[in-house]
Amino acid sequence: MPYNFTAVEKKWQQYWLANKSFRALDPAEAGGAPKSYVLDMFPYPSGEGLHVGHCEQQTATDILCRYLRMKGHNVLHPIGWDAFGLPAEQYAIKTNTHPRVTTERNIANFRRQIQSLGFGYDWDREVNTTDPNYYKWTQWIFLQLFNSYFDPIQERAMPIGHLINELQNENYVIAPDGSIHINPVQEGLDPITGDLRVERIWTELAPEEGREIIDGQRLAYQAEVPVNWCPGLGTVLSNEEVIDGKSEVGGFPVERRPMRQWMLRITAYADRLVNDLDLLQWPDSLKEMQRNWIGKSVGADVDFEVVPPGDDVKRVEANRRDTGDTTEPDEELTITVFTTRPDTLYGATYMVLAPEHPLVDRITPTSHRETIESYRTMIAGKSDRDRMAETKDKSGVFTGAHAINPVNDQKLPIYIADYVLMGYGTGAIMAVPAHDERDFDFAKKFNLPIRQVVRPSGMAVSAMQGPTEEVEAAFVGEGIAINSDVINDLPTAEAKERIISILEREGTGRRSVKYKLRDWLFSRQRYWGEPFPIVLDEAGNAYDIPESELPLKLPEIDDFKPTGTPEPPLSKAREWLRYERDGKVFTRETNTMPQWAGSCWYYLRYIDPHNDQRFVDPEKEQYWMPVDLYVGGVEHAVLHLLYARFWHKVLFDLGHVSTLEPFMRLVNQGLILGEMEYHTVEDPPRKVSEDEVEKRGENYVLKSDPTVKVKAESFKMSKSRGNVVNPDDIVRDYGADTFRLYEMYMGPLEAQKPWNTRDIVGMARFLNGVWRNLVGDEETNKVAKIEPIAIPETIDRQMHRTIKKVEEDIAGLRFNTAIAELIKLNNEMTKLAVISRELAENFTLMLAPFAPHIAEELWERLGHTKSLARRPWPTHEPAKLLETTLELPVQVNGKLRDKIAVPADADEETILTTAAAAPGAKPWIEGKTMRKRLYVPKKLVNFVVG
RNA sequence: GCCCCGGUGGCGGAACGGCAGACGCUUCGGACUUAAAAUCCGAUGCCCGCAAGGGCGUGCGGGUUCGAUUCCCGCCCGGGGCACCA
Repeated sequence: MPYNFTAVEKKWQQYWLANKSFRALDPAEAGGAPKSYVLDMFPYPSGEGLHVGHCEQQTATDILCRYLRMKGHNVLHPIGWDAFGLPAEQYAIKTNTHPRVTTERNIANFRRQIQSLGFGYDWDREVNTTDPNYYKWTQWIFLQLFNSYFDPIQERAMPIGHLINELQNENYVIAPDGSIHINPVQEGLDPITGDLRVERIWTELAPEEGREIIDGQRLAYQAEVPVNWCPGLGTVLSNEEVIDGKSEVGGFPVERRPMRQWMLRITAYADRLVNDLDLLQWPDSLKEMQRNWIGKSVGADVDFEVVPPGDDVKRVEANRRDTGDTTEPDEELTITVFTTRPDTLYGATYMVLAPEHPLVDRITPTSHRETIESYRTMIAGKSDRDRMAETKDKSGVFTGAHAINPVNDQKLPIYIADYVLMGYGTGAIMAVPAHDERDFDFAKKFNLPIRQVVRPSGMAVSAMQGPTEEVEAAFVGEGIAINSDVINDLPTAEAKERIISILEREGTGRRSVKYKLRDWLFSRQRYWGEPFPIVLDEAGNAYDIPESELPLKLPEIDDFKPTGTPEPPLSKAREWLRYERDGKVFTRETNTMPQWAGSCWYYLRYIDPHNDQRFVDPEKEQYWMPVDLYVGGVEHAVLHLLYARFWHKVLFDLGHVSTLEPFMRLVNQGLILGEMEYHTVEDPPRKVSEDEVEKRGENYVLKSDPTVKVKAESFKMSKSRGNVVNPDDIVRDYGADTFRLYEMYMGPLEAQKPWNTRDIVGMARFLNGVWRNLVGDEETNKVAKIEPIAIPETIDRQMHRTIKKVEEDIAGLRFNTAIAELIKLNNEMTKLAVISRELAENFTLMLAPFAPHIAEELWERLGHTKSLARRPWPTHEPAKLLETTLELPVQVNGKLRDKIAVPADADEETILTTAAAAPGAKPWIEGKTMRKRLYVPKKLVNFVVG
């Protein structure tokens, strides 16, 4: 080893820390320097320590940041800890250690590891989500949510006080479902047609009613919702944390039960969250995942009147009493369905309600009650998984009731079936078997009529089967409306518009948009999370605590064990629970916030981490935001990235931040898999080493017995598989610089790639070679000759090409090809007896972002006293890139036959003549007819002969 | 089932209309060494040939083009996401 990487790396790590080499400047000190905010998804400091995936992400951003600093940017590159969460709490329960203790210990280990890799973070800006000075502001943001509502007229969040004002002034009225609308009178509408009758005015409400209305509008609200309750863990779990009805951690049974929970009204932002994706430079696949998750569908709500029982089977008195039906027997009932294809309304041949639909009891005549009930019981016993597994085999039962199609007065039978979900749309559908696969399957099974109303454009009318004849399959595409009266002959898009306007005029339907996105369940029954800054009165009504009481610290308790009931651990903190205000006694909220809370806004705290007056100073926020590049794993594609965008938009609406979106450009680094594993495909499979395997044709086989096939696979790194690579080992054996180079050299940042320890040595050889070229080799007493001479022309050209290429590659995050270019230049330098000082310095500067320790050491040995961290990046001179001679390939009929060297300024005819005479090309041309002579400037020559 | 992404030597990968395989690893040969490691130099897609040279090659089949790994159409395989969302 020509150089001692351990000593060199330690020396410069200490230097950087002592000199705060990577401090980001506040706007006032920054002068005219452009700003760059480069962000890593901050790690959860687990007990396992840093893994190679963290290192890949952080090396990539570190290289970019070091480069940007050399380009004169004021760079913000911070790090922190997402430290609340279940693992620390589980560990605390098991070992009876306070989670704070393990968290602190893990953070110290992570910090040590990160510093041992030489990442240039601004350590003065470190944040920790479990620090009360941090979660004070998480709680503060929660209060902003609690004290705001989404104004449907302005389509943005506003302080709840604004709503109260507008209601008091009767500008807004309340619909029976609790939603807020502009007062039709204020709009200049006729109060009769404006339907003021069914809306309520603030002044008519009792105070208690008014409070309920207001609470029902808050962005943070309480609701009784069915949750995944896990008694074994003593907490609710998200859907993602439940597998086959058991908890992912521990495998405890999970039950669904309704519980009072805190919810955040993310659904109010669904439309903006979809639309604003267009502003972002994110991977398309990731945007697509967010779009799918939000699941926006545009269509119409259509009202179908249930046929009065007098015309059908009487709903008898006993039936109505048992089911709690308070309507008069002849009162009209309406089923509202949602459809994205209102143009197929004429093709509806039956209707389906979700089994849980509240109208089911009210429409079902006594004669059918028993079958309906037994079907519902059967459904209730099935898990969600079973329900999903039977996609093709539809089940359902007839309710005995009918409804009237508003467009043609047809009487449609009403079914209940589990393929219709209560949780989406209105929980009811009109079924159009001719144009929906699910309806088609159901209609086939229950022998229901199929009526075609859309003709594929391009298909002749005569080619269509008759409306009620046997149809092979549903046609779900767009086409031309047929058998549809008023919309006949219209293409699908126009037919939709036309039918919606007719429905709206008749009052039997309206344009409607639905989303799959549900409100965010925001509370957990855990100890190790942010306490809510909320107190509850005896009735369970929530009140915020004053800002002056923040942070509301977690109480000290020594028993973190689940209570075995939905009562969270904080309920054991007797003293802490009691809260008194104005002589009234309240109880503190004992749920805590989920782990996502702290990570929803940490990028803002980095900007101003020590501010105790505000969560971020507005001037600094405007300077640094938005984040220019955000790098992290794809596992956060929907949850963290959706939640953070939502919080950011609320903060934007309330005037606390200046940008619509937090993260302009985002890159997902690919997963690093474990080393390739080989096993035979015989029974039973046997693990073999790489050396025993060779490739024969398509397959890998055993060298010793080529009849035995071998399979090569790489797996995700995991403790159980024993293929985890510990960065500490690699740093100890090869050094941080080599490790960084290796991780970047493996392949494109975004690609998934397998780890291969064998390959690391290539990067170690590269750095040793650099050292030998620029310093020498103590073992062989070789001293490098660096002298202030001019750079020889060929290597000068290559140097300028390298400067250009490395610069472009870093900006495009193509670190693997940038490193290849540096290796090439170093290989050339190896051949030189004397190296020009200018070349040595430029090379060192270019190497610095990738291998900063060795670069700093070389820089110092080249006679510099100050760190190169802010030294200007070398510039390439375009004039130096120009070749004096061109080497051109000569093709005949597209096949390479020879190469020629011509002066760069030679004219086309000279080049073509020279090429035709080239010894490799000539025999292929002679005696043939020249059909075409092609010269692609500076690229190649191609002769077409025949 | 639907939607994305990918398939290039023994391996990781490069080129993304213009010399396929940059660069690294591996393997082989050579130098240094008593020897080994380390290091350095050379070779390393496959086939035919002593060689010069020639042929074949970017998952498969077609197409566009003077020219296709690259663009278009149809398949096959692998990875990821969604999954009765009306």
